[in-house]
Amino acid sequence: MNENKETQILESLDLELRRGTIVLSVLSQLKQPQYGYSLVVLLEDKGFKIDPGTLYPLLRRLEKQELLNSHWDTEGTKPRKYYVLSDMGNSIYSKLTEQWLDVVKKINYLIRSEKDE
Amino acid sequence: MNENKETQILESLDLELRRGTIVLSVLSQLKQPQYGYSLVVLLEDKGFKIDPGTLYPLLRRLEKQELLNSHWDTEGTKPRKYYVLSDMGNSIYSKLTEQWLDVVKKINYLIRSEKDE
DNA sequence: TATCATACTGTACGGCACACACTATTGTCA
DNA sequence: TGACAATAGTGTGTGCCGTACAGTATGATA
Repeated sequence: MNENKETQILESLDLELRRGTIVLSVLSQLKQPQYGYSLVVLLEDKGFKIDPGTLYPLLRRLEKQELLNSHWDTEGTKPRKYYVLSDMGNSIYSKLTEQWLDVVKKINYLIRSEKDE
Repeated sequence: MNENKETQILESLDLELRRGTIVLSVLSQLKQPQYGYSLVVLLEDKGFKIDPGTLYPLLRRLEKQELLNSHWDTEGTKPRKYYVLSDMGNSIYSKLTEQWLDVVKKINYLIRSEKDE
């Protein structure tokens, strides 16, 4: 009973932890064009499960913010919408990466300094 | 103009990035009892600005979830509410730390693997 | 004693972003 | 043909943070 509660809290905290990193992980895979479904598979392969219902709206938002360009490929059997980093997307991605590394450094410091005592 | 837009997007992404880490950073400082204001100062010293209006509700939420215990100190000049990790809080904190390290590892892998090509 | 700054805690509200649970379409293969 | 995979999309609910504001007590100052 208490176990369940703890597990549940942990899950939601873990969710929160991954939340902010979603954009970063998506951007990191879009130097090469990808379509939604391929991204889901690709990220899952690398350890990131992302719900399609989360990813699709995200891609559209990022396109609207002009971090991504997109085009439809109607050649193949099925129409696919490919997304790729725009110039601004590239710029933001590299800056966001720096911020990420900064956050990691600081958190690790907090975690470690508490362990040293 | 475009600079502003990019800056603005970066800021909100950065915000999102730190969001999930707030709980972790707060928990990491609560092996020793702290009151709200001292936490704000402590975290700021270590590079984490956190708005009091963010922290106070957070502390109460964590207490309600029983990750923290609290008591009022009415001895001093002003009443202060001290918070400290509960047993469950301790347990969750250490598990959350592991999850954090896992996320870091995966993200770093994503970032790095894209750079290697 | 009136007033002002500062330490300290608290509440209300808005907005954003994700998860989840759907719908819809097309192709494929049994 | 019927079921399932691939692919894209939408709508709703919920949680959480930031911003802004309110409130109290203390000590200083004049």
